[in-house]
Parts: sequence; C-alpha cells; structure tokens
Amino acid sequence: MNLIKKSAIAPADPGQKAPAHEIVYQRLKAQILFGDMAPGQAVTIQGLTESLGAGMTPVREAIRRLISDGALTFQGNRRVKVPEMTVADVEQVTFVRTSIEAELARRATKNMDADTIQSLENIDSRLDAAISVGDVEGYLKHNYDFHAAIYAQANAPIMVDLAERLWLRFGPSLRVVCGRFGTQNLPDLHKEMMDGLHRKDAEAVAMAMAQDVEQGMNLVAAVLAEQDAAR
Amino acid sequence: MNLIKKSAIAPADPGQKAPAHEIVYQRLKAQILFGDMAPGQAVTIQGLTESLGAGMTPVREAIRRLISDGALTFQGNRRVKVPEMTVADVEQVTFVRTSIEAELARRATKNMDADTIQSLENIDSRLDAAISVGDVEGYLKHNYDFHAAIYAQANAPIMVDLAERLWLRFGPSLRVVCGRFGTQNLPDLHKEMMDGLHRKDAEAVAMAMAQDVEQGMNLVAAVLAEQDAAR
DNA sequence: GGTCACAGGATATGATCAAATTTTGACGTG
DNA sequence: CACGTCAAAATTTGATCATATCCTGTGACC
Repeated sequence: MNLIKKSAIAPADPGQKAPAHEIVYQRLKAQILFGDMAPGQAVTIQGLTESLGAGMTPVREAIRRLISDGALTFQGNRRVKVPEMTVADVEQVTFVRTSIEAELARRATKNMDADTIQSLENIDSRLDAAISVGDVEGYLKHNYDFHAAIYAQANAPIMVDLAERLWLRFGPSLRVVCGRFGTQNLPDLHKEMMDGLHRKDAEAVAMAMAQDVEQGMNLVAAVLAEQDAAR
Repeated sequence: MNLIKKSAIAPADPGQKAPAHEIVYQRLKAQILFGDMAPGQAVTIQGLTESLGAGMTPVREAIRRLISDGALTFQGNRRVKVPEMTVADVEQVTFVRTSIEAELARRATKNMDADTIQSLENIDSRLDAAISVGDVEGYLKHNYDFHAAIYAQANAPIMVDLAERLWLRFGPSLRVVCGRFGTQNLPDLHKEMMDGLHRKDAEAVAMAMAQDVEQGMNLVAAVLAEQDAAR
C-alpha cells in the first residue's frame, strides 16, 4: 500500500474534508465579495490554477458556479471576467434587495435571541473600528457579516441564498465605492436596526434595512454615473 | 477560410456553435423545468454521460451550474439529487416570485408592442389547447413560455435571471401537481393579464401576475401538505 | 489592408484514485 | 432452524489530474 500521502497543497488546513472545487469556490467568492477583484478584470482558468494551487477541473467547476451566481460573466468568446455593473443593473438589484432583505430582517426580528443581538453589537463595533481607521477590507467583511448574521435568524434559506447571490453581483463595485469615498463617508442604519431589534419591532427593523440597502446602492449608482460621465 | 466544418456530431443542427457543457446544461434545465425529473430522484454523473452521450467534464460543469441555480441539491455525501420542496420552501418562493414577477409584469407592460401581444395570445391559445387535451408537458412548456415572453419585455435581465432561477426550484414539483390535479383544474389569470396589456394598465397586469403566481404556488403547497399528511 | 501562421488559453477526454453504497456472508440469538 | 445484526469485500459513483484538441485573437509578412 502506498503510505506516502499526496502532496498537500493547502498549508495548515484543519478541515480538509471539503472537496477541492468547493474550497476553490469559497475562496473565489470571498475574493469577489471582499474586493480582491476589480470590475472588468479578466479571470483565466490557468491563472487561477496557479494562484490557488488547484487543478483545472475544480477551478472550472467553481467558475461555472460563480457565473451562474452572476459573480462572473462569460463573454461570448470564451473568456471570463468580473462584471461591470451598469446603472440599470444597480437599479434592479436595489429593487430586489430592498424587497428580500427587508423581509429577511422582519422575519429575523421575530426569531432573535439575546445572544445573537449581543454578537450583532460586537460585529457592529468591529465595523465602526474598521471604518475609523480606513480599513476597507475590514469594513466590507464586517458589513457583510452584520447582514449575514441577521439573515441567518430568518429561517429562510432560499431567500438568504438569493440575497447572497445579489451581494456577489455588487461586491466588486462596492470596493470601487470605498476607493472613491473612503470608509469615513459610508453611512449606514445599523444603529436603527439594533434599536428595533431590542424593541422587537419587526417593522422598524425592516424599514431600517430597506433604507440601509437603498443608501448603499445609491452610492454605487453614484460612482457608476460619475464614471460614465468621465468617459 | 476553412470551409469544411468540423465533424458535426449532432445531426442537422444549424447552431452548432454552443460548447458541450452549454448544451448539456440546456437539456438538463429543460428536463427539470418540464417534468422529466421527479423530486427526490438521484442524479448521477455517469448516468448522464451515457444518456446524453457527453463526456464527464461537461456534465460535471452543467451539474454545478444547476446546483447553483437551486435546481439540484448537493447532499453532503457528494451525491446529487432533485430537491424535494417543503411547505416552508414554497412559502419563500411565493414571496419572492410575487414581488419580482409582478414588477417584471409592470415593466413589461410599459414596453409592450402589438406584435408581442399577438404572440402572447398565440402562446395562450396553445396553452389552452394543451390543457383541454391533458397534455402535461405542453402545459408546462407553454405556461413557461407565456411568462418568459412577458418578462423578456421588461428590459431587466437581472430580475429575469432571478425569476428563472426560482422556476427551476419548483419545476419538478409542478409536475407532481399536474399528476395530482390533472391539467383541467389548473386555473390561471392569463386572460386578465391580456386584458391589462391591451389597456396598457401596468398595475392591473402586475396584480394579475401576482395572483397567478400565488394561485400556482398554493397548488404546490397543497400537494406537499397532502403528501406530508399521508406520511 | 488583407492573409496567414503562431501563441495563449479554453474545452473535452480518459485514466486513475478515493469515497460511499450495496452486497454478501458469518455469527450469535431467540 | 430462522432471523437479525454486523462487518468486510465488491461495486458503483465521484473527484482529480494530465494530456490532447480546438478556438480566438494577435502580429508578422506580403
């Protein structure tokens, strides 16, 4: 029997149970969500096999999933790139996000327990800290975590799945927004949400969520319009 | 220029430009949407390579895309199957579909031209014909086409994409509904939509669409509840 | 400016390895 | 003696890789 294990590419991986294509997918997803990818940037299979140390097949599968998610686009010729949103795209995303995420917030409020509220407070503190020191990646991560932690309480996996898919679409553009405005000038309504959660006022939380979403999307739209005008 | 075309495996297909994984994806999607797949049915890669005459890689990629679409589920053990919806799932799908598809109908009404209205009438006629003869597959196809043709006018690709994704989720269950109730007893509000389209009354069309969606989803929920009760 | 060859990259195949399910058989118990 | 339980072999299916083939865009050359 062959006792020599195959070359372990991933260094120091505690949970090596997940298949390679899953790992590749998660890593690419994180890169897209948290701003390592710029809109318009080309994505090549062979480039990823090197940078991620994985084979072609897992990378191909991960890319297909991300294309289906809307996180990458397939440009007829068989090249793949990070999509560049248009103002019309932002408008559609805004409509759907407002609808879905407000409802998720509403449902989450009803299931919310004290422990989760506390951990939300913690996440929001870290978020504020990241904002104050201009840590863009930290801002993006904690902001995502804040929303995700709320939605996780909604007990609505399908809606969460759809919401996540939409985040993947505007993730790269959010990075651009941060580059343009800096983290200091990114308002949010997290405090209002926390108020509503403490009071168990589902409608207040839903409304705050809707406004939070709209505010964020408006910033994205503004940057895109600015870019269009400059061109 | 090379005038000799590459060996065409598929016989007599004018558009042989599509790559294998795309063809496999489209065929599986159609099978899921139009009822060739039963909820709970196992999907094996090797089975598909045989039944579709394709290699493993294209089949794998198509399956990943469909998993991302929610049309198939990945059961931890790395097996794949057609998902079985729960009542809670139906409820979530209903909420989102109502919101998105009503809005799509609203927007489509504003862009609707006479030719498209005519072709909608034609589709609806074929739909009625399929209903009256109990042609389940025809019913599913034409019903889908009717909705798709409306949404195509909305000029909102992202929302259409999301809507399509939701159709893939409940497609297999719809087949079960037809098996339970027959096509005769499946009401719809297509006539009301057509009325609204002729009058260019976007709100009326949106409301009819919302009711149509809700009605259909209620049937699915009813069948699922029945199955749960029987167990 | 048009054509052709070349290079980079994507697609597709089959082989090989690993994991999970199913089959099979042995054993103990009622 | 029949049956149920458990375990290990065998088979089925999934995951990954290396390689071959094909497409697309580019640049050299006429």
